[in-house]
Amino acid sequence: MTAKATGGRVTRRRARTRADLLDAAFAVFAAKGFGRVSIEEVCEAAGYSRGAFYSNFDSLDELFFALYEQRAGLIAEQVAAALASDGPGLDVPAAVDRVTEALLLDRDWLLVKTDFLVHAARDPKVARTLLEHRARLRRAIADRLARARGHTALPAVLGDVEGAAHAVVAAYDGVTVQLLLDRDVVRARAWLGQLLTALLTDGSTRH
Amino acid sequence: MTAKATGGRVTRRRARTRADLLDAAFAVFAAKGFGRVSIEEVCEAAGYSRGAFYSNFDSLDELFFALYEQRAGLIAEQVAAALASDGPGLDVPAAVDRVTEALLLDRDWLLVKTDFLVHAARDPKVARTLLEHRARLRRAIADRLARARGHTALPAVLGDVEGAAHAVVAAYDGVTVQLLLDRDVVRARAWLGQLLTALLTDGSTRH
DNA sequence: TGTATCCGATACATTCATGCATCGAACTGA
DNA sequence: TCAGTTCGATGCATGAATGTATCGGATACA
Repeated sequence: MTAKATGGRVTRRRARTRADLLDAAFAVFAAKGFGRVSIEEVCEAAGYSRGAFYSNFDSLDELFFALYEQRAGLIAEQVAAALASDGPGLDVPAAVDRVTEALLLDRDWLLVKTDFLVHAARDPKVARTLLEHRARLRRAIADRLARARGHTALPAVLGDVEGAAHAVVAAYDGVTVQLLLDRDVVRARAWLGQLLTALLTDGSTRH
Repeated sequence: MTAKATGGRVTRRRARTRADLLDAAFAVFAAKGFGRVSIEEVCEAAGYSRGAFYSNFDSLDELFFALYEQRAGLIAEQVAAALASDGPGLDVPAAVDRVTEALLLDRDWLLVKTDFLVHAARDPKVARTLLEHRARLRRAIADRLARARGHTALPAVLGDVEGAAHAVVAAYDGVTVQLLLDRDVVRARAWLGQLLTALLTDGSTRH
């Protein structure tokens, strides 16, 4: 805020510097974790000096916040695209595959996102932002499920469509944790698929 | 290791100091996050000087590791107790309630545990420890489910009993994330209950 | 009680990160 | 091309955290 508020103007050069810093920060945060990264490390990775940093951000926290919003926006778009792609009839396996692909693609993003979660868990103001993102994601899923209603049955235990969307997000988070630990993306995708299928489809076949 | 290896001996005083440091660290880590805590802060909270710290640990990382193992052990015992308490017939709602109580009781623990996850995600050696703990938890759940087989049906989509246990842990992780953000323990418990029920029971009622 | 050992407090040197204030260079628009 | 402005580099002062070496008191044991 402080630095950016020199005027309404945003120079080309400035925008580039800011983007470079954000990209570098993403890489460094992913590699070492937010808590172990200094401002200087980010600058070095980006190829700038600390002067550039302080000209664009007030603190590492502020940069982290901006970084999260940027990347989360990108992911949200991808998920929305994956959800919107086919007709009213919901082909659960296919949709699950596409969404899964978008959500579990990049380990680095999961790392940074989890760092951000830890951060948000201790700062209600930050938490609100993260909660809003999650709510938006849930809404997108819920809308998709609602569109498919009548074509596919949902388990009653979850309540309405909102409940089901909630469950999808929870499953995603759960699988994320496992993936962060065992680094097995293939397994994670397959497993998330199973989980979502179990949650969203009629599980009449039992044993 | 280094400090502790003065001999085989462990003085009463020493044990007390170590325990105090661990307790203080738990509180401080929960409040500020591992990444934002200095050795001195832990010592101050515990009422010791840094000399005491370096006499008992080599680094904050080592202390963190010891802290995690200590607390995780406690939780594991509680869960095991909650699972073992009733007969062969599995009363899903009741069992879920008890386990839920044990797992989602302490927000501070969830905070520290998540910090540890972030830590483990970047260090395979640490990750192995965490994976083993999770495996142990899954095994306990799987055993319980196996004991109940024939009394209660499981959805086929999850595969065998192991798969179901895996799903339970994922649901737990997913709900944990939500709880960390909205701080609503009551909701989280109810929600985890719903999720587990949806995963473990016959969901023949649909809409 | 005496003694040897252990433990934790204190002081110090050192390194590291931060934030600022200043300066030169690049870019802007006329 | 030129003056004005913006951006980022550099140097410096400061504060904080670390690790170690040493010292005095506590503890265990005979």
